[in-house]
Amino acid sequence: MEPQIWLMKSEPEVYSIENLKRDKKTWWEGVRNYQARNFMTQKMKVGDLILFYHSNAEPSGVAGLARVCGEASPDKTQFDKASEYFDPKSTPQKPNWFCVQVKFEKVFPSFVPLTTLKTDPRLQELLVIKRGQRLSIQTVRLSEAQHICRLGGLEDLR
DNA sequence: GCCAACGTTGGC
DNA sequence: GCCAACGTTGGC
Repeated sequence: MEPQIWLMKSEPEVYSIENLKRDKKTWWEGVRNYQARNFMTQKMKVGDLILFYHSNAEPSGVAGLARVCGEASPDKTQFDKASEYFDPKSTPQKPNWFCVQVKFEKVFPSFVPLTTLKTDPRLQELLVIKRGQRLSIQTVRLSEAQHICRLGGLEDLR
């Protein structure tokens, strides 16, 4: 089966693609939305490609590529009282929240700002440009991902 | 900083 | 189960 392609949002002030480049890989901790969690536990597979999106940024937009490198496992921040992601309802026996592991692939030679996504006629179905679309993990069509990569200065997805 | 949109919580 | 109140997201 073809690998699925995802768009994952992160606020660059919290964790940017440059942070991922430095770290090589990371657990995608802190997701506290059931739909996004279900994508990670039920749909995301090792090898899936990720468009790394900078949200709440100046400018917001797609900054580069990453890839799923570890399947969903319990998000350890839910058990950590000192963490802002602590969830008192979670126990190690019955965790509420999971996260996949993500590895760095590429920083786009040219950043693709949200304004470009919004005005491109080929990307009008892209979820991230829709008003009120807050989900932090979204699916992206192969044709859309390929087009975004070209806008970002890459020949293709690889 | 504002605020629209959306998700979650909790009283009933 | 309904829904008002509240909290969060995220563009602008």
